[in-house]
Amino acid sequence: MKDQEASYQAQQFATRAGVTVRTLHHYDRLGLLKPSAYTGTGYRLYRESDLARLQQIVTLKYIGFSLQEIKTLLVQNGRDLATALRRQRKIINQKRRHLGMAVQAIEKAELVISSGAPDWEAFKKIIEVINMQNDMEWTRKYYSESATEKLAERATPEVIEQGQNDWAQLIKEVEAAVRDGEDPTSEKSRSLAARWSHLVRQFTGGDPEISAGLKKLYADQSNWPAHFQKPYSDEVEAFICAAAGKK
Amino acid sequence: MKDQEASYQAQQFATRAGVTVRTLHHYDRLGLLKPSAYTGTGYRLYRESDLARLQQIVTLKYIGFSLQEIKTLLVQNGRDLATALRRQRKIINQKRRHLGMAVQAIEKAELVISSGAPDWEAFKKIIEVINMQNDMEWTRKYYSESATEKLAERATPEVIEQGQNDWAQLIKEVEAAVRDGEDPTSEKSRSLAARWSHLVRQFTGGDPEISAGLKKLYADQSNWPAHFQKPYSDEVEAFICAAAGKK
DNA sequence: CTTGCGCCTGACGTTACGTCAGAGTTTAGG
DNA sequence: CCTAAACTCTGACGTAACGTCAGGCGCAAG
Repeated sequence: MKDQEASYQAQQFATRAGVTVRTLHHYDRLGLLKPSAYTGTGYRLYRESDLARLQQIVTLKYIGFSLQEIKTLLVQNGRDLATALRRQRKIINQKRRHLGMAVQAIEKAELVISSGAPDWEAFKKIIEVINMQNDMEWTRKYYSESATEKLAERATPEVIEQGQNDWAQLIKEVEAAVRDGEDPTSEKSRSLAARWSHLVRQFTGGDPEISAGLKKLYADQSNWPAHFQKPYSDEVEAFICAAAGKK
Repeated sequence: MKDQEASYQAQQFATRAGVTVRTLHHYDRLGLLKPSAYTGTGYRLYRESDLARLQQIVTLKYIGFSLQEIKTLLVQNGRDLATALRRQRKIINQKRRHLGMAVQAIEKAELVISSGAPDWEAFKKIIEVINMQNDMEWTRKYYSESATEKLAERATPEVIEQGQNDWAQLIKEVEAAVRDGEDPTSEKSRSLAARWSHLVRQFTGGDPEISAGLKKLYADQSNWPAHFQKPYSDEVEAFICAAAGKK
């Protein structure tokens, strides 16, 4: 007639699972984890089976699921688990990339500050570089969903920086050519144009969806936020168009 | 007599900076960014100087500072910026490691699920592995602050997994020795004990603070949460103590 | 004068609990 | 049997950084 499975009350149970009593209350109210019994006076009583469930919850939380998601996952007993995991992995990787870029930004800032220019002005330059990375965000509205995904997967901090350097270098050369009055039909000009389109292809990765998004993005220049400036002048653009033989 | 600096009202200004009007309201109320003027009817009017400040705010937010932190940073005009940046970098790296472990956990889970065992039970094993990583968290209360930092810096997912494998391997061998009734004073036993202390040193990295924390941790076994089980049996522990010549 | 767009100020919603506040319960000790 | 310590309960408000209404003006064009 006596319970043969031991039962624990709140504090004990919480400690065993590495959470707080308040957390248990919370999960109880959410219907995420109901104790297997209450005493007549309203005390919660938990047992081993509850511990298993709580550990599942903790684990899923660790993976980054919200309590809501966990609830539905547990209800359907892991039927769509694979799908959910894939989705979650992508989200986390996205966040990781973001943090990676943030760290890079901080390191650059630290470099500038330490190297003798500890003033705010020096820091402002970095702001611009960082914002260029940030701009990845708002440009997203021009890309289809799958294009955004593909872009995000390739956009590691290193790749971004490399791309920025390549572009900066090429643009500098083109500007020089423009200043020198270089003929857009010359050999050299065509070489520059070739490199230009090479960089564009490198960005799109040959993906048609990304190309389409990029085209939409550039067609809508009038709506760009002001702080995002086309990294090259109109003259440069005209020169490249001419050299590439486009109207 | 007329303003020569253009001023923008909310929507325009927000778009230029890549934020929403609501965000401007929010910053205004927080005193983080007051518009440089209001019209008689209460409309906010922003100017270029405001844009600069807003961009600073956005940048600092990108780096992960809270609005409160940003406010004080801007007030003291970047005097403690270097310190703040260093702190922030550490915090972010911590988060990155966490996310890295989460991704590893997910990948393992996906592997188990995809490899023919799409049931919940298989998933439970992974829970334990993950929780071992999670336990890094609660053990922290035994370590000094600087020890925690040092540990965190070295605790990449790869290192953790390698360590777990090494320990599992060694413990298996010791268990076999115990079963075979191996003499704790034999050559083989001493070799096992040597490997044991080698792994311990590998964990502490020779750091005295970490050693101290570890000692405290093991001295307090009675207060461990139940789900964290010593990975080896009492017999194994006794055997190793004997082989190492300790009481 | 009305229409439509833009602006304003509250005020509540979100996430996963932390932190009191006020009140009852259980238990060991005197 | 009484009491103090230790534990438990249920609200209810706080947090971070805005999003999202809702209700009410302001302003330029037709």
